[in-house]
Amino acid sequence: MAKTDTKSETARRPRAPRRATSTAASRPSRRAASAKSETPYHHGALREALLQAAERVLEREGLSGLTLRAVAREAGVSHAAPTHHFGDLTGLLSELAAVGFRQFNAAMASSSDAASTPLERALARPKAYVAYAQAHPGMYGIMFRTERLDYSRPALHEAAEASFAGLANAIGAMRQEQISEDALTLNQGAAIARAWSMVHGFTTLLLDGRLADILGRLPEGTTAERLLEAMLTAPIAGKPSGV
Amino acid sequence: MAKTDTKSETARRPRAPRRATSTAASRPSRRAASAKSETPYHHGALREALLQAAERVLEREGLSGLTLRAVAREAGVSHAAPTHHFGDLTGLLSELAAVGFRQFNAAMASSSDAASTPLERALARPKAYVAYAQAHPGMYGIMFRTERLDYSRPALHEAAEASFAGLANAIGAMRQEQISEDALTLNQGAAIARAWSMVHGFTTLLLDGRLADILGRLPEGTTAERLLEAMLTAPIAGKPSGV
DNA sequence: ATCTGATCTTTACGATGTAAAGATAGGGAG
DNA sequence: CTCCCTATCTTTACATCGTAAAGATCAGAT
Repeated sequence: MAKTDTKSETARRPRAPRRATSTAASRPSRRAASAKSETPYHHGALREALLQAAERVLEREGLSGLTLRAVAREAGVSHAAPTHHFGDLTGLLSELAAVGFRQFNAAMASSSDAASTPLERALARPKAYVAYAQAHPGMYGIMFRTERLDYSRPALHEAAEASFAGLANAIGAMRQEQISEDALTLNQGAAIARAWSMVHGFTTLLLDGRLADILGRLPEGTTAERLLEAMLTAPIAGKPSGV
Repeated sequence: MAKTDTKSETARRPRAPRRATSTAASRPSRRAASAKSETPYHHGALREALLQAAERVLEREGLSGLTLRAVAREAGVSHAAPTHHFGDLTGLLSELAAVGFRQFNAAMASSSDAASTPLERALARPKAYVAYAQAHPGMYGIMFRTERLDYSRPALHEAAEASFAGLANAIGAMRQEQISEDALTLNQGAAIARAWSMVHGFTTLLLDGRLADILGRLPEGTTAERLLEAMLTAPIAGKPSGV
């Protein structure tokens, strides 16, 4: 009982109690404590709460449903509260993208743990890449498909930079070379660009449903992961290498 | 109350003389001038004009500036006129994307005309692909980066389908195989997915500025086209083929 | 010539991003 | 302890957007 959720954003003078600022519980347990102690004017950890709310809204309603006001509603605060913490919509999206990049980096880092053979090690990262995007399509869309990001924000810049560095290092390790910080040979750059383009392109095409055509014409039951594997390992029959 | 009256929206161009109705107060603010040659009530070819206006707005103001009302302004008609021809914003974007796909297909078809060697023929299409995207970044964004497209629209479906068929045929020709309409081997699918993913991924990363890092670290004056070439032809030093 | 349907305009409404001003604490300085 | 300052959050306001509905205008069929 105690139906608290008033979707109307006007005339919500009695505030909803929000005190669940622990770790990511992600469970919308709104308990109505009628006492005085709850519903503080100052949330205390609104910034974090807004980011978590944004992630929830994104996964539930998709990219087009991710608005400043929707996030504020989800967090139970006034529609202008996010502005104070993020400046504008670009700010919120950028910080959320940074969260996504950190999740993504963690997934990539722990992907090659269980790999034993060199082939497995080579395929672990691409698979983890696609798996993350499939598990969090909204986040991946924010990270890679939005022109409304501000890379001058330190959080986003650093997280994205770490992502790129991880990729470059993985390529370097596979080529048994040291990837320098400030200079690359054309072949090194080409190897990085090839790996990144291939996996990123595959992922975006897959998420956009553009590979459904191909997948549907492949032998019965061929999954996207299997296609990715074949794409990365299949013998090359064309004339120039790789094309 | 504060009734907002946005009069600045319309009346960019003097329209046909308005006949005074019996009910209205008939304020003589409209200039009743030469009534025949200038801007007839019925445009005549509004649909085409709107698509061209949309392309102009897109290239001038970017994807976020491409709104129904902006297109209507650009075409000099009322803000609700596009709705009649395209239904909604998704409809306009979809038809515009179809225009883009046709432009794109034409560019791809004429790309390999001047190619003599097999290597040139293999590189012509990817280069034309990237070149089109760089010349028309807004169009490319509409075609490949928008979730607001309606592929059930015949124009879009056909144009996009033709694009895919062209790619598949090019791959088949390079492999000296016949690409069937309804069935693909895993290797065939992998070859198509590899080529498409690589070029599409490269293009989106390039347009998003994500390759600027790599390009900046390459030998002085290395262009994106040169990197693409190297990516498609450079020897592969990694363990599994292609990774 | 009148009527009908297609084309375009007006008007209206809810939603959004954002700016600005007001309300409310929490935490020092005196 | 009291007072005030500042960050935090709410209210209010406004321009713009997509979209629906109704009115105005015109081209052609009957």
